[in-house]
Amino acid sequence: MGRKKVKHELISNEYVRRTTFRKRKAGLLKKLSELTTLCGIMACGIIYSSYDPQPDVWPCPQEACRMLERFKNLPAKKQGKYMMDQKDFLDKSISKLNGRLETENKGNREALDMELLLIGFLADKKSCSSEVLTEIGHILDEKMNFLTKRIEFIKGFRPTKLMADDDNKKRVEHGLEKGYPRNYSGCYL
Amino acid sequence: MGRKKVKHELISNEYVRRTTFRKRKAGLLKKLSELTTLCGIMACGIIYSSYDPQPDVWPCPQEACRMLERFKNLPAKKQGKYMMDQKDFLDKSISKLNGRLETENKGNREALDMELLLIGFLADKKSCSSEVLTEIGHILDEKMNFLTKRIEFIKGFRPTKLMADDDNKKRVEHGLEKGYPRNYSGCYL
DNA sequence: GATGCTATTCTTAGTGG
DNA sequence: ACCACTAAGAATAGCAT
Repeated sequence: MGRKKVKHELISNEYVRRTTFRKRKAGLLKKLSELTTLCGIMACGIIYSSYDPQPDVWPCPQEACRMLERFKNLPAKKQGKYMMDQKDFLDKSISKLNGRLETENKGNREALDMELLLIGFLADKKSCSSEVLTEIGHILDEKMNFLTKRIEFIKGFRPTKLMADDDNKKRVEHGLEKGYPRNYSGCYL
Repeated sequence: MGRKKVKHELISNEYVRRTTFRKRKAGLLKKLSELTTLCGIMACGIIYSSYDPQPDVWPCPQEACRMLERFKNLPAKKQGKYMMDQKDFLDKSISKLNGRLETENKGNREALDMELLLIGFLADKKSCSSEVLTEIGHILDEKMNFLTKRIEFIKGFRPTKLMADDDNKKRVEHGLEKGYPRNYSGCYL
């Protein structure tokens, strides 16, 4: 939309690219604002750039976090439909840059998955049915089961001498490696 | 952009609102795609709606999650500029929690982030009815009391003398205290 | 409900200060 | 490197199907 049509590719000229970024970012955020207001829906956006050390987060970090975590709690298969589009986005350099971050935080993120699932349900207006409450109960039951095992494990853990060799074996036996990181304490709530 | 100018407010007619949502959502995602490609930057967007149980996540869940995590890892101070448009209730809670975020270690920050999420939810009056909240609260209370007591019991049961050197080292090795405060009772709710 | 069609408004590429 | 401007190009509101 301008004097000339632009190709859908990286703008080579650096200055033009920067200028375009500022203009279009503003336009995008405006569109986001309009969409949410006009249609009464929730949405968020995060825009990173090398021009600004801070990303633009709309509407605010808290809301963005809530929305993203809520999405993460959907069953994996229901997320499948989104994984096909935008292959070009999986740019190599970007993946590399994020690789380290990914590794660093994987453990803690997984640790929070169950809790976040609960939060997600709580935050979902449509989820406040008896059906969902039952499901929340199940989640908590799972947490309890895990914790119980964990507690038993800690009990057996106390004799420190015995741990060196059979450590991994025990961990597996008690389910510590099944979907939970090492430092998962079992309960944040 | 259309036959008529539209006000920046909720569209009253339900059908029109739904139609507008579909159209504008498509436009927004296109703009997002263009912005990232043209300017060589990273961005993500999540759009929730009551029309679709699944949100639209662009470009894909993995990238969106990476970006959110990356943002969350920024120092709390650098996130400050986005927190202005919050309500009074949120302001107090969040600033309070952010104060703790700055001083506590990383593992604790994860737990506090959950508090942020929870408070955000609790502040959202639209989320659930009071009846539902009460019911959920009862469930949580019951389960968590049990767990907390159980955990405290185990803690007290542990012979502290033996832990001074070797055991403590082992504990760290096996992640039992990694990232979590010593007096962490397992329940921030 | 979705899809196609334009008239109309909106966005922004290019330009000059 | 940032405005202001403006015309070319895009998005879309209201209808028709």
